[in-house]
Amino acid sequence: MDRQSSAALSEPSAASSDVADGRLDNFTRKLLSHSLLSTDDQRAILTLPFSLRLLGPNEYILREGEQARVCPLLLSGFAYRHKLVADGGRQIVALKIPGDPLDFQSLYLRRVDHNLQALTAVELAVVPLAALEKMAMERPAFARAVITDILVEASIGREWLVNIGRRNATARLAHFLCELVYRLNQTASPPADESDVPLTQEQLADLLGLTPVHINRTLKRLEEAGAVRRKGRRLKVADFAMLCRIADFSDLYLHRGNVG
Amino acid sequence: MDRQSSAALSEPSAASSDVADGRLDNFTRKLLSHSLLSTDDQRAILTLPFSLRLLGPNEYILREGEQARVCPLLLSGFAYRHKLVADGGRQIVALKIPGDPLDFQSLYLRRVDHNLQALTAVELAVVPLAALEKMAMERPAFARAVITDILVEASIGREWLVNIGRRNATARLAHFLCELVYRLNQTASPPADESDVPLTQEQLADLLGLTPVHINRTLKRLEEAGAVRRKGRRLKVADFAMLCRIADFSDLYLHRGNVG
DNA sequence: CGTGCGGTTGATGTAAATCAACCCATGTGG
DNA sequence: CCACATGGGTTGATTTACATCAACCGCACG
Repeated sequence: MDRQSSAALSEPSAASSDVADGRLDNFTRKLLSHSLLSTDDQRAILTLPFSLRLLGPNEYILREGEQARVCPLLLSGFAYRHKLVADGGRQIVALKIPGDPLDFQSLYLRRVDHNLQALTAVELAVVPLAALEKMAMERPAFARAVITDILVEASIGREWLVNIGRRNATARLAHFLCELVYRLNQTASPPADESDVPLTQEQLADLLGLTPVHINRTLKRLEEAGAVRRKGRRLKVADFAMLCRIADFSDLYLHRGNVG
Repeated sequence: MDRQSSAALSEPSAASSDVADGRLDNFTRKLLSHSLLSTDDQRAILTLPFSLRLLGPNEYILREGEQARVCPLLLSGFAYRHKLVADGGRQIVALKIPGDPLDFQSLYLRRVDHNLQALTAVELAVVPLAALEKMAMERPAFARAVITDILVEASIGREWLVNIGRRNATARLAHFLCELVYRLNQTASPPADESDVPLTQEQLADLLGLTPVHINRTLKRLEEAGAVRRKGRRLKVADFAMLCRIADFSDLYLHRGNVG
């Protein structure tokens, strides 16, 4: 229930180019996880103009109904999209991790159809839409990468539908954790154990269509099975392979190495 | 449980141009529902080369894991995307209506991440990817429309997540019916009553994350309330306004008149 | 004219929600 | 430095929405 006050994003005051210091590495790597970019293209991306924004946990980045005129990239921290429903419930419909672009959509749609909120403290690179449009115009591979990124997010959304619609609480939670570990390890290789999960139990509930209480009990059972570990409020993935088995996880939908 | 045999789509044998007879009107109108296209662009779209395919109910159009080399457009009939889960359950993740493009995704992603199946008998216009790519290259407004279409489908997917994750059976069913009525009436005006719903109760169940039995009982209650009408196996929307109220429906996510 | 799919209905089971305490770590102000 | 407030988290008792199981029905169609 802690919907915090907003810090609406405006056009970057003076297009301060923190360009040179490689803050966009993250973003480039994300695009490379599913798209092919020449080293020239990659260098060009690193020169995109942006202004840096720091937001605290729970601050809003976009609100439903707004018209966005900039595109934030998530340099560090986590964020999520969510929608509210009449009776006060909310559903998280996407989780964004460091390197993810947060709003390519506003290049094409006038109105934002969901809320975008910081999960942890975040650093954003706020890029003017015009700069992105220009780069997409001049560099077809970049344009392709943008669309591919949109499509991969849509694919993840479809898998979430399956997850919420058809899997029980245990498999559902396990599946989400598998996806998170995969995504946090941008490399194509099966990822290491001990990934940290930065969500509270309430947030997990809002993401998985369950209640916090039930998340708690389900986590407990996963811990007893040895699949996760918890110390205090910190949640870690302990046995990735076991989680994959519980969730019947397949990573096809993430479209890793789409380019071969 | 009636997963029927496939009629996998291949490259159109001889690019038979049924061009002139306006079969792509549907498709153009769909794009116009969210995008701006000059009359010149519209004319050009109507000249896209395609070959006509007729499929019966339940025939597969695409299968998970395949590599598609053509893009089918749905001229008439209904189709749906779905994914299967380990225990035999399935989740429908998108419903496609006449005029909808069925696989822009394969322009950018190598592997199909879901199954695409005919719901009713369908007519498909199968367009070679190369022709679409060429047109997107030459006509930026068309390229924009393609991406916008992708984004609107993704937006609908997010709303489905909210629907399945957070609404009870009654509101969930009502919400889906509202969406269907809206989409079937491509005009921006609030649509008329008495729309026909072409899904069986089992399909509704697979789409809404419920069981057929529960769909049956929920439909019964909606009928008693006067929101829908049923004669035999035919289901109709009787009171659209009431359904909207039950579902707390807002059409923002459909991005109608995005250009208006 | 039978056969089967889709629909309908009732009885029963159960996963998850709800309600309600209480706990603990952390942070904050007196 | 303690008093207290606060936001997670944990746990048990109870309720409930939906699933499951099992018949049976009736139209459509081959």
